[in-house]
Amino acid sequence: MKAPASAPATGSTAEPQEPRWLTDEEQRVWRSFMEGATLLDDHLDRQLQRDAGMPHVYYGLLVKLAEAPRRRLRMTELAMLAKITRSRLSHAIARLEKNGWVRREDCPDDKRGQFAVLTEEGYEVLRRTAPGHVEAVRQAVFDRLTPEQQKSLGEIMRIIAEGLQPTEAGADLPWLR
Amino acid sequence: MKAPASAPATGSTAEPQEPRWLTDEEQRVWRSFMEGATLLDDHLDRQLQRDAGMPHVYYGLLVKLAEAPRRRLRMTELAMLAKITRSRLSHAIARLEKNGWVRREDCPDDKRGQFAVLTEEGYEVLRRTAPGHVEAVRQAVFDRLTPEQQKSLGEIMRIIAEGLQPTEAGADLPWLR
DNA sequence: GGCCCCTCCTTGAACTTTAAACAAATGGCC
DNA sequence: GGCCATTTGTTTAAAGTTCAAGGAGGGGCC
Repeated sequence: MKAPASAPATGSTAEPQEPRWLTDEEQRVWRSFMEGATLLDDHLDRQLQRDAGMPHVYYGLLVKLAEAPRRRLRMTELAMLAKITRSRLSHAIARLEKNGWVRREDCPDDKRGQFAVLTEEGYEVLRRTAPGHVEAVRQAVFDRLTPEQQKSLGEIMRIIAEGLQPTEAGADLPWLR
Repeated sequence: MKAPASAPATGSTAEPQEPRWLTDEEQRVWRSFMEGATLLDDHLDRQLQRDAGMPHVYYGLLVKLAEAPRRRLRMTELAMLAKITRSRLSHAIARLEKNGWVRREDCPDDKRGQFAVLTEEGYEVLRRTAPGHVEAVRQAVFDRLTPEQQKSLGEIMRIIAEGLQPTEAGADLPWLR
């Protein structure tokens, strides 16, 4: 599978455009990204599974709840904050509920609605495991980057994130699937 | 869950160190990273599931095989390149084999060993779907970043990736689990 | 050879995620 | 009110991943 750096000129007929292949340098960037992201995900999943008994995504859900007013959020709202599908969230909350870390509550305003509420034990787990997790993130990311790189990383990833959640109607956003 | 920007001084006794919480700015960087990575992963998984009938990771495996001499790699070698566990790879190759895109071959030198070999149909799938995938990556990432940002992203993610695969013996690397 | 430890890879069960289908409630519109 | 499209959240089954265990071969050492 070669990725030619320069594309041969194509005619202006109905033939398909020559794909805009990645240059060698772009390839290197892309691979570094995928490798870093894969390893980081694996690393943090492992750290949290070991120390908190849940995967990284679930931990992130508890954090969002802890930050929310009255430690509760509507399901769709939580899915949106976590950038996941409602289905995935339903399963996750069911599991966290079984652990006693979250409980569901009906929404008074909208009988379809459900709140996910962080329980006291859930908060306790977070308090107990947050220091270790922050430390893991520091060691893997922040301690290795200069302040300029940290800033740059933030800008870059924010651009990518925004690009993937267009405001237009009909956009394929996970929490609306 | 608050993350104090400045930590109160702690005594030099046996009490646990005050965690090195993330500053507000670090928090923003970290969240942008997680959100961008999550959305990107979801986006590419979806694109490839739709157009190539397999998840992003599986697609990556085919690419690695296509680039390898004689389009084949030892299982552990492939796991290392893809930064995943051998178990995960075993399952993945089993699935790709069922699709006829990969076949296994015994290693003559080492009777424990297996080669994963890209079949002609596998190569064909790749040839057919690569343009669409490259385009998706461009749209989501490269088209949105300046050359400087691209360079920066490459450096940053390479640092993170390297940091997570230390050369020391006993390191917890996915492909050695 | 025989022993032991390590490497290579697979397996099955438990867990997580995705995809598709669904019920119930809402809200706009007539 | 009655209708209908949309929103909200869940459920089921299939697909993918992790975890723990294990079979089989390699390779050093006696």
